[in-house]
Amino acid sequence: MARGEHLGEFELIVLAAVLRAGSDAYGVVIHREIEERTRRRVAIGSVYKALERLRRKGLVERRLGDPTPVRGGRAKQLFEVTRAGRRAMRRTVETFDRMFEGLELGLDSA
Amino acid sequence: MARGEHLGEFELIVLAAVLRAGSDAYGVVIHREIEERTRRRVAIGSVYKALERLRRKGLVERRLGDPTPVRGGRAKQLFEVTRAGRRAMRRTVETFDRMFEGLELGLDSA
DNA sequence: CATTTATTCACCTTTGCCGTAAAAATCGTC
DNA sequence: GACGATTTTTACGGCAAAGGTGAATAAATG
Repeated sequence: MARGEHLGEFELIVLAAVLRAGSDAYGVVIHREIEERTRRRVAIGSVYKALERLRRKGLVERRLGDPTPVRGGRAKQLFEVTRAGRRAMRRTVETFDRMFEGLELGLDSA
Repeated sequence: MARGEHLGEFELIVLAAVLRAGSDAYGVVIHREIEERTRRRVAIGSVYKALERLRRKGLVERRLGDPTPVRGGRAKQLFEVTRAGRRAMRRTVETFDRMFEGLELGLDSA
């Protein structure tokens, strides 16, 4: 989270992607989820780095999966959003909500 | 915006605060708006730096106000969100919306 | 051992943040 | 009616963390 307590934009996105990916949340899937939903290109290295930051802060947990029986199917690191992670997400979203409360962003121009 | 096109968390907050402050959007008011809405303590220097970044990117515009007839009432820099700024805000919000679409965060019970 | 899938590394730029200095205005007092 | 004290507003310098990329490395299987 930015400085003390707050999630950066990308961290929030990564957390959401982990939730979306559910029981299959490992680097490659998380990365794909982000690229599809945000419609922007993201280096996979950035994803791993954010995950590592989030892990150190206790917002995600990591466990090792088993290798899968396909060529190159090496063992995965599966991620899960912790309770603290959900709380941080909620707080961040609520902050945005308060900032945007009653604001009209446009709807007008494009 | 982070790297190419995207607003960071704080930049988005600052832009929203500028909109909220309307015709009285200068450093001190913007800062107060942010502290009240986000409920966190923010250094005013951070606000000015973010405004300067946003200005260089063409997301806010600055014009000089007149001095006000109060002690220490020096001339203000008034800020306004540009069309490009609104677009950037909208894009960022839409990205969040897509990421969070259908996700249950545990509902807004703080 | 070549290939494929997954993760890590080295390095860089930009954000975010703080504390404090500087600037620009008015006020009090003489 | 000027001068310094005071107040409001803005600018500066520096630092740690976040965000980003491209390429290297690791661990599986065919």
